[in-house]
Amino acid sequence: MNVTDFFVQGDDIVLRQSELDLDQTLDCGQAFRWERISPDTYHGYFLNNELTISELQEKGVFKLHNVSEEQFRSVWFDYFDLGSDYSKMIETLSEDETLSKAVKQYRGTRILRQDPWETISSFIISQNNNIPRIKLIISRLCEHYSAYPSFEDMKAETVDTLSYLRAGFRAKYIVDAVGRFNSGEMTTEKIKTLSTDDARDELMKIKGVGPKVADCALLFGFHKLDAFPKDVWVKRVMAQYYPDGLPECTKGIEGVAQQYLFQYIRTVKT
DNA sequence: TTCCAGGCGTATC
DNA sequence: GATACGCATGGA
Repeated sequence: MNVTDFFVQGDDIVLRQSELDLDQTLDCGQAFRWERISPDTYHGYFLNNELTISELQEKGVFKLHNVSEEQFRSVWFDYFDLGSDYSKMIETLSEDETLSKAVKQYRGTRILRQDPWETISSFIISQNNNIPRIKLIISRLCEHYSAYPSFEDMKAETVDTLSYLRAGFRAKYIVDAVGRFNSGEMTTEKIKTLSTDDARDELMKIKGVGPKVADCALLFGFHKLDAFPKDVWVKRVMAQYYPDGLPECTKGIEGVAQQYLFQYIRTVKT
C-alpha cells in the first residue's frame, strides 16, 4: 500500500510520494500548461490555481511552494490523484511482459484529475497536431483570458475571433463545443454520471470530437480509467505488441496502461 | 520540398 | 463498416 504523507513547512507543503515522477506526470502529453523551469521543478496551473513544485534531493520527496494546507487538501491532493494506490496498479500491469518493461521505465506516471472542459477543448486542439504546438496554442488562449477560459467565458467566440490562436481547422470545432455547453445541451455534470461508453457517445456529438479525443477527455478530465485513447503512437504499440488486443491485467485500468505504453513506444529503441 | 503531428469529417463503396 | 482523402499550421 502506497500512502501519501505530507506536512506543512513554513509557507510550503512537503509531500512524500514515491509513486510520483514530475516529468512522466506533468510533461507526458496529458496536460499542456506545465513547464519545466529547472531540472527538478515545474511551474503550471490547474484552473485558477498556480503551482511551483520541486522534487527535493531525496527522491520521492516534493515541495509545493507557497501552498497552504487547506489549498493542498482541497486542490492539489485531488489534482495529483494522491488518494489512489499506483503501486498496486503497477503491480497488476506488470503481469504483462511489455507493460512490465514500460512500468519499470516510467514508474511514477500518474493520471491527473484535470478539469473536464479544459481537457475537452485542449484535446480538440490536439488532433493531428504535435505536443509543442498544442501547448503554444493553449498558452495563447490562456494569455488572452489571463487563465484557462470556461465555456461561459468563450460564449461569444467565433472562428474569426479565435484566429489569433492559429489553431487552423480546429477553431470551428472549439466554437461548436462552446455552443453545446453554453446552450445546456451538454453538461459536464451529466457526462460524469454516464458509463464510459455512453459518455463517449455524448462527447462525440461535438464536431471534431471522435473516439480518440473523447477518450482523452474521459481519462484525463473525468478520470474514467477504463477509457483507452488510441492515438498514432498507441496504434503502433498495439500493432507491434498486442495484435490480439490488450492483456487481461489491464481490465478496468486500460487508461493507466495506455499512458505507460504511450511513453514507452515514443522512446523505445527498435 | 515533403513529411509528420496524442484525428476527424465527408464521400464513396 | 471500411477505406481514402483533405484539412491549417509549423517544425524537422
